[in-house]
Amino acid sequence: MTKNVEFANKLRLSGLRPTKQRLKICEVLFNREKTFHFTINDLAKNISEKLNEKISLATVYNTVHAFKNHGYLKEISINSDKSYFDTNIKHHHHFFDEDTNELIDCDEQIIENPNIRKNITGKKIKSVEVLIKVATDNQNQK
Amino acid sequence: MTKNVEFANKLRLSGLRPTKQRLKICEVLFNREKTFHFTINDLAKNISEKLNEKISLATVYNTVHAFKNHGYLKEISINSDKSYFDTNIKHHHHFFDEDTNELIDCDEQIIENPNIRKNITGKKIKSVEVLIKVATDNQNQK
DNA sequence: GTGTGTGCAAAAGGTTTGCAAGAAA
DNA sequence: TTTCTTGCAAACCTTTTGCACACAC
Repeated sequence: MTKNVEFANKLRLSGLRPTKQRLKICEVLFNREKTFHFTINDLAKNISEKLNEKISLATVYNTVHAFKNHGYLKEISINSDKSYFDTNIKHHHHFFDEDTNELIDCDEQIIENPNIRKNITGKKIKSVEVLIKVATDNQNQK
Repeated sequence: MTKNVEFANKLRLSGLRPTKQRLKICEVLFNREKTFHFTINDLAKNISEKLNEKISLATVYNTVHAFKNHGYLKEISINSDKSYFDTNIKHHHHFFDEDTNELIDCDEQIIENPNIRKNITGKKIKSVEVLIKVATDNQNQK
């Protein structure tokens, strides 16, 4: 649990009070080797299963949005009824497996950044996202 | 209204009965020169304003999904609480203006297709979508 | 102590569903 | 006549909000 001190410091530096709930959410989100893709619901379930504790949904929403606004999480665009978040905040792209609804990170080594020949006048590019949807071959398209 | 015969035939060919409601929706969607980006709500409003008629929301949902499944519409991925649809079914990419929430089509002349160096084993690529978010420069990031 | 964060329940969207009545084949 | 479609209301799910209480500073 030495990690918790790091989390607490990081939160404090962003002006976020390191509350019990936020530290637990940090544990679940950032104490892993691999990137974690999740919906708020996934996360809430994960918390109650792994930590055997319940954090109010409203608090989970608050925290995730606070983390996103401070750059600790990225929100991902998929056709969907819900929002997906990503603990990988580096610039990267995604495969989305339509069979399993699984999201797979990949870097610019695998998917090159597209060339943009012209931008909208007076606007600045905030992000470039590439989403590649895949499925097994002999399956109907959605 | 000679267009309506065309619409009816097209629908029949897809196994969709050309009902009054579906033809009205065709009129609103496909009787325009420019691409139309919309949410279900936009569309319903558009119908009641332009045609001075009301089609049940459930029917609009049904129809839009039927049209999408038959390839007459594309669904677009934007971080959002609602689904966006596009009457442009050709392969193309998008700018999304965060200031105005406006979606702008652009073809591969402007945004090149990204190079994909490796695909997921055993899967086929169903679509490649590039979404570029822009905003005026001196504005806080979302 | 002051100000921020939490938790609950209620409300607010957007979307889907069940079912009876209506229209197309 | 049979099958598909419509429309309504209710149900559903995700997300947001208001407010009293609790906690971090």
